[in-house]
Amino acid sequence: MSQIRTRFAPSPTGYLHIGSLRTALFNYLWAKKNNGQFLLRIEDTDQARLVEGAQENLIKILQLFGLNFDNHEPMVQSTRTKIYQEFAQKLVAESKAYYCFCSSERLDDLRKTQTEKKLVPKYDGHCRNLSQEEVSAKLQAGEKAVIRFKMPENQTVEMHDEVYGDIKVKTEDLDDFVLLKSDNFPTYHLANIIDDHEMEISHVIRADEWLPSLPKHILLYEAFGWPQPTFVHLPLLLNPDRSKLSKRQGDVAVEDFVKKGYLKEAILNYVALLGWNPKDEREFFTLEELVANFSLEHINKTGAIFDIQKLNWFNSQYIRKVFYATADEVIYGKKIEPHTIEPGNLMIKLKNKNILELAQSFIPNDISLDLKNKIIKIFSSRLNNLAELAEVASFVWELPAYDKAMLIFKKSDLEKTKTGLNLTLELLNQTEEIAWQEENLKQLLSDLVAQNNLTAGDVFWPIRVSLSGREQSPSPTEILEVLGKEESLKRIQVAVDKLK
RNA sequence: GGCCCUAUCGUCUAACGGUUAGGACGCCAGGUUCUCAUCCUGGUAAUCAGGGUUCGAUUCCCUGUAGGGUCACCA
Repeated sequence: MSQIRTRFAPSPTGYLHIGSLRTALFNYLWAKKNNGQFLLRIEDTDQARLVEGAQENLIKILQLFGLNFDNHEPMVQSTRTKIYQEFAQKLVAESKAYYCFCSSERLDDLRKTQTEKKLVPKYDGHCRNLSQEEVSAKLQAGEKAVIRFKMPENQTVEMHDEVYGDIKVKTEDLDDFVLLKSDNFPTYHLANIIDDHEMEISHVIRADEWLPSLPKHILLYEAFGWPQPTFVHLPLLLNPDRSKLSKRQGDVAVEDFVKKGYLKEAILNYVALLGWNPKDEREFFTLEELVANFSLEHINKTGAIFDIQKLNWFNSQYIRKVFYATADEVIYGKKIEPHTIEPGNLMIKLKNKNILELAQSFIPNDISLDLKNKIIKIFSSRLNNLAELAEVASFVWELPAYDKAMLIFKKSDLEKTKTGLNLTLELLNQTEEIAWQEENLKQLLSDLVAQNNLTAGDVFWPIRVSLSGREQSPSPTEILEVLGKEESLKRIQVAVDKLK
């Protein structure tokens, strides 16, 4: 059997769409699953829509996600215009295509009148039967021309797709589509077929939106006399209203998710499960595990809504399990084996440092690295994404104003609260810096509660509020450790003064 | 509008014609607890409709309905 070769063929529009990431992923998975090759091709044949730096950006992101392509340099279509021109002319020579001199104004008018008459907009074949002499004369005169495919008449195109099965379309429903534009650049259809053939692509894995142009591609393969690759069309990613996933209804650029602190492992994991399933109930996968488990048979036909809530859940799972262990390792030097995510018993081999650095970047710069790490640790079970750190942990570097009434726990009263806070202040004052650790502080305060006939709510609650200015936060003892002795005592003193 | 595709809880999905239609997210409730989150337990909720085929349809076929994609010298 010949080698499996897939390709990811984006057009460089400036950012990578989350749906494109999934397409790239599936191509990568199928290639790697079969010890084949995953190739990158840049489809930049639209001169009007060139975006500076888009190609570099694209490659950077693919590499970030570990979707490394096997060609040293991506194939770039704009460097191959000559080849496309020659192939287009070959089809003209064989009467399978023809020159068309219609102006875009004429074409626009045509479309307009057709639409008004409720007809299907379609090229009317105006230039289809021009004589050789007429064509040469116009060409000589320097008239602008495109090359159109000469659609065969009364034929049925039979196609096969790995996920959608057999599909038939009549050629009368198809148009004499353009192969070569008047700027001598190829259209998608032409370049795509030629490149896939020359790159020896075995499986064309692409989004569902291409299904309507599949018959054109089949016809082109037949016109050139080339063998067809296997086609695999992927169900679309959808907005919540079931339309094609678009910018208007939220983030779609992979960069945006990365910037917000969605871990690439979580993004990849979530996106892999959109339109594909492992057939069993596992849901945590590393890239390697996806490669091992991937299969075309388990690709669905139905579009899948991109559900940010589920992405949040995946991301928070990764953050919790990974960071808790990571922070422990970094702060306390604990030796931790490759981190295990419990649901699924998955071994996650993450570059801990990179993720830590990413998390640190969401905390103000003037905070020490050590403090940043401690903050990350205590908030790691409370985040949907790392960017939330900036807001949810802000009380650490800036105590918000709060009303003194908040200091009193709902089951407590003013007297008990005052007693609790004063005792706490006294106790903590006597506590050595060296004993200023969460476990120890917790023990000390618990003893204090027991010895003074108070409840936990009388003591722990007011400490929380005085330290954070909030009713919801990590446990008071965790905050104590994070803030350190000096700052903690200062804040508790403020609370005591408020209650006087 | 033409063509094409699709149809299981709100969402992602499982169920090679026979299951009390399973899991996950979300949501709700309870437990743990000084709060929130985590964690544990439980609950909620689905086969688009109508015809066939069959002893038996979520599953196969047809029709309808609904949704989507696509109809450029963009990809």
